[in-house]
Amino acid sequence: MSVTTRAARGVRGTTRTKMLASAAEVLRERGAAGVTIDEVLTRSGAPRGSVYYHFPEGRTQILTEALHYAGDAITAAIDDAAQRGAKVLLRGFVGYWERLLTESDFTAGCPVVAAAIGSAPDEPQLTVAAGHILDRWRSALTRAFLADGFDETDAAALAVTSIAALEGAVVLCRSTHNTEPLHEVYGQLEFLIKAKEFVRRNGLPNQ
Amino acid sequence: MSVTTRAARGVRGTTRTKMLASAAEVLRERGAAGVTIDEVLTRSGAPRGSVYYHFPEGRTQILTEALHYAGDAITAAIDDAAQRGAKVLLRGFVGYWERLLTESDFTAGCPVVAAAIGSAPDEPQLTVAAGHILDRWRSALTRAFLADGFDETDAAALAVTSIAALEGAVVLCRSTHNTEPLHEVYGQLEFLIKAKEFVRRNGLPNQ
DNA sequence: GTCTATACGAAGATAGAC
DNA sequence: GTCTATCTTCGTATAGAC
Repeated sequence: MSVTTRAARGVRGTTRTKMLASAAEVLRERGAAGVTIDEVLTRSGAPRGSVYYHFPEGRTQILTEALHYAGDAITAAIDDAAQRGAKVLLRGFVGYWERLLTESDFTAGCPVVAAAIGSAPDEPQLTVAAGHILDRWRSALTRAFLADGFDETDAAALAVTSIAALEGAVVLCRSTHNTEPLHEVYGQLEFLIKAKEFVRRNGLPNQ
Repeated sequence: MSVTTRAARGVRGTTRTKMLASAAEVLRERGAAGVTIDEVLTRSGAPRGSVYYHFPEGRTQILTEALHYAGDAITAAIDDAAQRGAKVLLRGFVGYWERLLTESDFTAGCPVVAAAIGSAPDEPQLTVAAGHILDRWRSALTRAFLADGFDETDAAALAVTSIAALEGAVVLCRSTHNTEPLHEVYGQLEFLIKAKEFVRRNGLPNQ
């Protein structure tokens, strides 16, 4: 059973949770503007009548909570892996995306990116919320690089670059139906980190 | 006048072109699912009656052509810059995104990425078309790295990584209303390229 | 907590006049 | 090439029964 449908078709889970899982799924696949109440109801099998019972603020609320439902799960995994060093964290991140991409047959991507670039002008909170989540990822990764011995500047730069590169790679993977970009990018990140470690220990080599 | 509205509000340009410019604008701001005919008409000032005259296949056709309208312009700029080396190309790419981001007050991003991750299941051509465009960028950049002396493997990896990282950085910039991620990522890419050039010339240094 | 019915508007699409 | 009018579908939201 696939990553993208397991939660939504959940044998267990409250109606509310099933709706959020479905909304997160649509968010990953079609972007923020593509999340409609109808689609969420169809996928979750939830009853029409419960929509405004569980989500009084309607579609906007569903969207916001779905973003956190999906994003916070990733945040938790990142926070957890961060304690075992930046490289472990990055490997876990790559593994997560690879599984999501292949199991969804490349129809699903990052829900946080989708929220960051697809929110309507009347729901700017969504972009802000996505920014907060991305920032938590960045900060966890920065701490991991600091723990690995990098200084503030390098740790921050490596964190931003890693997240940008891997998120970008996920987009490339979707557009080519191929996980290779993800692995190529990961390889280059590994090299970059090694190179910076070398410079940190030995200084810049004479050209 | 801003990058995002100049074309759409164009004093010159045919109705057809103005519609495409507006559609591309909406695509950059809200993603594929956010592109509605109404919004395109409002922004372009085009007459309702001409929609199906210029675009017999309706919304889908507008979307597809808008993607090419915006994407092919970037492709042309890339192809042009590619002849002056990979570094010039990357600098130009960064400059382009920085201008777009600031002049749109971070409401606009990459139209090709938007198309790649936001197409509905009934319009898979859009993802495919986005993939083709990204692939042209990748191949132009690969050629530039080859011309700079890298071997096939390194050139390909650097090209994919550069595009992924910079596209990812644009997303981060939008979510934080700040161009710093773009510059940080560019700095790391420069370092990565220098490091690989060093290894190419001197081999791996003893750790 | 969930159901049905319905109001209301937005959006895609078509027809025929000009 | 453009205009108005209209049809249809879809999507959001509300009301009130169960």
